[in-house]
Amino acid sequence: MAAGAQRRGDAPQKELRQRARSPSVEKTTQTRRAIVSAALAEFLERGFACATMDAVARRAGVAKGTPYRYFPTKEALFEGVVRQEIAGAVVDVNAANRAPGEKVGAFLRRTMSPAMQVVERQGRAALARLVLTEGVRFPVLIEIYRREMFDPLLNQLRNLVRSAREEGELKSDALVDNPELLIAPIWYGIVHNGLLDRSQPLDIGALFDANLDLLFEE
Amino acid sequence: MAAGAQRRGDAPQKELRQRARSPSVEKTTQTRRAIVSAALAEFLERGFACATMDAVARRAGVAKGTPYRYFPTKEALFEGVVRQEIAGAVVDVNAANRAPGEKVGAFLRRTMSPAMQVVERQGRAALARLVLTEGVRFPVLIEIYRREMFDPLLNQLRNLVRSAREEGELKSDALVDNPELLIAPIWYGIVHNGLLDRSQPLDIGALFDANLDLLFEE
Amino acid sequence: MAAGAQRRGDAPQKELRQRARSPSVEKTTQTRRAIVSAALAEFLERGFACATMDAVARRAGVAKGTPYRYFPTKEALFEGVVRQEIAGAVVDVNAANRAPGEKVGAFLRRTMSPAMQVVERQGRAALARLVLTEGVRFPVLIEIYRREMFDPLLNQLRNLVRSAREEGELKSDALVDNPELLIAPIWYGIVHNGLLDRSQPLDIGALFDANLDLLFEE
Amino acid sequence: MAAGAQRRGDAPQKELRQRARSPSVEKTTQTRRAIVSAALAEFLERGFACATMDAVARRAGVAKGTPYRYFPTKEALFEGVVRQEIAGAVVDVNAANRAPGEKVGAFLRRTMSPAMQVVERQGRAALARLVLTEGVRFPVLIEIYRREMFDPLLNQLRNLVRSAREEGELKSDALVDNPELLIAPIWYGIVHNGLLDRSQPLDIGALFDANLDLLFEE
DNA sequence: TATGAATGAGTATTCATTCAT
DNA sequence: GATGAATGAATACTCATTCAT
Repeated sequence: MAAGAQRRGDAPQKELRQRARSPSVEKTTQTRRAIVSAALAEFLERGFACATMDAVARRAGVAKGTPYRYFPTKEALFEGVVRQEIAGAVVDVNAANRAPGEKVGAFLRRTMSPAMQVVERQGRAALARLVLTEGVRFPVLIEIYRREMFDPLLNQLRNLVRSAREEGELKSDALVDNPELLIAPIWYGIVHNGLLDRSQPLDIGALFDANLDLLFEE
Repeated sequence: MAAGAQRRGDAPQKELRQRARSPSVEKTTQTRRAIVSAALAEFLERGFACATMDAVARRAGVAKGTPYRYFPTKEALFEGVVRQEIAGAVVDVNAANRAPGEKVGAFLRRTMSPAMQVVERQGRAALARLVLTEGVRFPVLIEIYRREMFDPLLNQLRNLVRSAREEGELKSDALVDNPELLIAPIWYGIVHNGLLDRSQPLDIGALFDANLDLLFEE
Repeated sequence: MAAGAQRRGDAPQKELRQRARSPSVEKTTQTRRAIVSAALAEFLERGFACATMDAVARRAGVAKGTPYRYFPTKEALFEGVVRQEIAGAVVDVNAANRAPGEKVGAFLRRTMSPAMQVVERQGRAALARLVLTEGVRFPVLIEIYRREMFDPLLNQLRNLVRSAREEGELKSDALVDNPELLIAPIWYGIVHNGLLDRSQPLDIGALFDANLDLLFEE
Repeated sequence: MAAGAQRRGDAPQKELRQRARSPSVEKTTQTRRAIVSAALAEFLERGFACATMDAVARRAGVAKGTPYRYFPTKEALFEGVVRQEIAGAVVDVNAANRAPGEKVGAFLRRTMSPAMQVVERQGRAALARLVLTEGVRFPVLIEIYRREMFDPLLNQLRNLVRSAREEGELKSDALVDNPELLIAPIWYGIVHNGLLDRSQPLDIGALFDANLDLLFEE
């Protein structure tokens, strides 16, 4: 009873979820965050193979063994980190959000263009490059990336393109048959910026818009 | 053509020099070829970091130390191999080859489309993916790739697009300002086929053609 | 008997001392028991080197740090556990217990054989194997084992054998000179059952009896 | 032809078996021997778990990686070493070697006693202790030990004991039913010498003989 | 007293590279 | 030139132990 009273007085919310006497929960969360963030940075800078657990730990400001408390292996750490990043980077252009009477081209310009303009700044492009760079050795990443990000987006675009064709916005079936042409410039930009020419990055948003202009006639 | 002449000029000289010293120049050349070819395969299959010199040697049918007689380090081997492959994979759409009166769209369909249709079969796509995958860790590869392949092609396309615009084949300046839109689908195809969906490869040639149709109106 | 009296004397004192400070002496004793028992099980299953403190704690249902409140190091835990087990596994064939006129062979059959028949079931054989397996690395165990168990028993047997020889029960001095021959079958059984053939365990009691029959003629 | 002549002049026997130009075969054999011998010593001194590959290499006078050229893992090294030792330590008391008219007891005294007298000196006892100590964690060792050494010997003894009983050398069936009683003193000696009392080793040969005297009456 | 997050020394293993033959 | 045995730096991972709560 005394213990119960104590608990109630101390920190009711936390105590209900967590075991009593457990060392600080916040610290744990902080540590985890530090590790994940350090790991992402290392993986982005050096790639999976060249990133060392030692460097991750050092960068996170923890001891060599600490990351292993959160992820059993280097691969698990990699997968965990990427999985988490992917989950937080989904792009949504659901047709349901189209305003009444809004043309598909206009809708894409309103919803997708802004997202593409910040894709590099938000680290999404870097994430895509990581998946792209390590995907051959880690098919799981591809799987997750496709399931969470890529396939949903492409399907939404496919539907939008079909509507556009039906509504007379498109002159031919080319885009209906190859909806990938809508996102090809984005991938080109991602590849260009991270690999082909890091010194003169392309504005992916602008490239996407220019492509829109060409595909969706006025 | 210039390159071809140079090559033809070089080889005989070397053979004359070598023959004097040893009777096995051909064997040496063969060994080198075997090593380079084995190395390329290993790098493509496993990536630079995971490919082992041991495996390269075994695949080439030579001893562990032999590759070191041709390339001083693993990095040098990698660079040498990729450099050589890139050199042999140049795409040429020189405007000078345009037939009199031939439209730019038609010219591209005649010259570039066929090359794109076999880009996957000839290993060029795989090569591009390798450069793309290892480029961050090996900026030299990027340099070579750009100098030998990428920049020349993009410049040729830039010129062609400008001509097309001048000749009234294009309605806007969008493509003149963003000639990358012409090759974006190719890169998308390369990425798609090797990474996003290996089970359902895209026909890069068809994708390129569809894009041409959309950009160059009839 | 002396030992028993001592034990009875010790416990109450401690309890009186502890009760004054904290209300949970029993809980503490329980915890200690759980740890010791879990540790013994782990050490028996995996050996000292492969047993982990983590597994001991988990098996005992306590936190990772708790065993350290009772034993300062893993070695101390090991030693403590084995010491305690050995103390509780003493075999007694004191010559003073011989019935008047009882032959030595008959006395051993009456007192020692029953103990040998359950040596495997009671975990004594397993304990002996543990001492045997870890003894090289932990000479202390050997020391304790010899002092508490082995030397006393062998001395008692030595005396009994001498009496038997004097009383005409033995035809030669062979057993007087090598009293170890009496216990050799027991050790063989212990080794056989735990190591050489775990699937077909020998009945150590029967083996001991058969040996008795051969050494003590009727 | 020149090469062939050279070979014939150099070391014909070896060259026939080995590939030309291969680095010294003798050195390889030497290295292997050094590693195996160092490994055996380390395993005997510290046990499998506490022996480090580093120490093995250092003791063998080779680099850390060299043992791995001969044994892929520490376990394989251990198994290989023990396997080899076991193979070279077989005891043979084949009944076929009995002289005509020779009694079983005499035969065993003639053939087995001498072997038992040197069992400690030749390292066989140490080997048995190693198998015994690590057998629980490495059942393969037990398997090999039984197949190569133990079972054959016990079977030969079983047959001899049966003959002895038939030929009137034994008064009861006790030994026929428990042939293990013949080797129990040996195992006791092995355990005693290596574990219970390293300072006062027993003469295993003498112990075996004394036991023989008691079991095989004159 | 008990907890369990954090620590970091210690170890097996890999593999690019060297060099005697 | 070619060989392949040997090298040793580098690295993922384990686990006894500590200590703030």
